[in-house]
Amino acid sequence: MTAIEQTQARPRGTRLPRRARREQLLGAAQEVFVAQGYHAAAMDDIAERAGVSKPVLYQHFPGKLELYLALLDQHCEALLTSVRGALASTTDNKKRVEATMDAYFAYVEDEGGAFRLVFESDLTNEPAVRERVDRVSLQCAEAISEVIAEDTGLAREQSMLLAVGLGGVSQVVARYWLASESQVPRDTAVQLLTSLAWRGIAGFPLHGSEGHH
Amino acid sequence: MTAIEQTQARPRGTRLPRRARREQLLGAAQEVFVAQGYHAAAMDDIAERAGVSKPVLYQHFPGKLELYLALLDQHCEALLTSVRGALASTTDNKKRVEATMDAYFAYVEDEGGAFRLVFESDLTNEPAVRERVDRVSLQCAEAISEVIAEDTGLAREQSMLLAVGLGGVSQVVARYWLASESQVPRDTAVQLLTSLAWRGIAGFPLHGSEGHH
DNA sequence: CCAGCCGTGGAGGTCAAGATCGGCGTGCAG
DNA sequence: CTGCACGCCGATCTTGACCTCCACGGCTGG
Repeated sequence: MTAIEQTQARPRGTRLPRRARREQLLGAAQEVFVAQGYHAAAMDDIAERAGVSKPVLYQHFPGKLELYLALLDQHCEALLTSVRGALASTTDNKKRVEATMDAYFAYVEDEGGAFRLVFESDLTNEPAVRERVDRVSLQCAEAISEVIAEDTGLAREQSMLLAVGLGGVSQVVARYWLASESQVPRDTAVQLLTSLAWRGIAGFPLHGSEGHH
Repeated sequence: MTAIEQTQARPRGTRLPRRARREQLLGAAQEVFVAQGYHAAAMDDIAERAGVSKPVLYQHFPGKLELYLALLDQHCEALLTSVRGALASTTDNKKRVEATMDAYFAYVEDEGGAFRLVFESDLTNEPAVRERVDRVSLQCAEAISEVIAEDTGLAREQSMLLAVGLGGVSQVVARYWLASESQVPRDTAVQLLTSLAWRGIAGFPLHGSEGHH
């Protein structure tokens, strides 16, 4: 027996309770999916990363897609609760904007870069994935939209457009900020965007529904 | 559903000049890539869509990736020139915002839904694709950023953050607007977003640190 | 009119990756 | 001690998609 397998991440041969094994597999799958994307990620890679062989993977998940969907659901849920929590954290609308922006930044900065599964998935052709990604975007936008509609009195469709815009700003800029390894600290970036968004959104209520001009 | 195809009606066996054949192949490939995504699209599908057989496809393009990259380059270029054109179309900064927003909406509404190749690619793991998508986003943001920096006197990093945000809003909302089959007409949506963005961005010059020459 | 040539077409090779079957070792009850 | 149960591993199968090889048919020159 030569020492070919000295770089193995986890020792092979440890027996784990099923629940713990499942969690470990989810963790390994997340690392591989985040690093490689869905298509480039091989089940062999995930199994190797977890320190088990492929059959055990298939004993815990029916297939690659279900494994991916489990992770996707988990992180969609996380984003949604985070955004809803930010909106519910105060009644001051400016603080709400700030808290929501910060929620996106925190989400993007979170452990393992799991946001890539939601925002940069390469499986959007799969209807199940598309449905989940669209749904979480819509639910976030609806949560924001409710506050906007309440505050500005705009019609539902128009407040949804603005809400989608605010969510889009947060998501896109947070990803850019993370990717650019910017020297701008997170708080500063959030403050800057909050200024932008709040000035933009606060102009609406006083002008009423005639913002058409 | 047979009203869409312009290229399939061509009977098999017609001989075309090389340049024309290449254009036709690009058109067929775009339709298939847009409809199915990169991975789900098969070279057989593209060849069949064009009414030729696979070898001719490979006589015009070395492989699937190069075919995709040719389309991607084409539409990245289109977006960039469109955005630059919008920014150069006037010196009134509010009109610039409006024109840029409208450029994104027009791009998204454009023939064949080619924007999906740029904004919803499922091949972002491929470095060549990633590089192109990132580059066009950065170049658009830089173009916008220059105007912002000139107008507000903000530092480069901060104006880039705002520029990325404005580009992000345009892109995300335009896609949402298209997908939602909204009853809101395009002009109205553009006007609404322009109000939002312009109020937001116009607040900066008077507010920022003005010791900046 | 006819012979050659070149581009087209269908059938096939290769390979990667998802999904699965016969051994093995460990721990426990009796 | 011994037989059993169970979870794990090495090796394998199959599918599907990218990418080329043998026949056919229309154009050119004598």
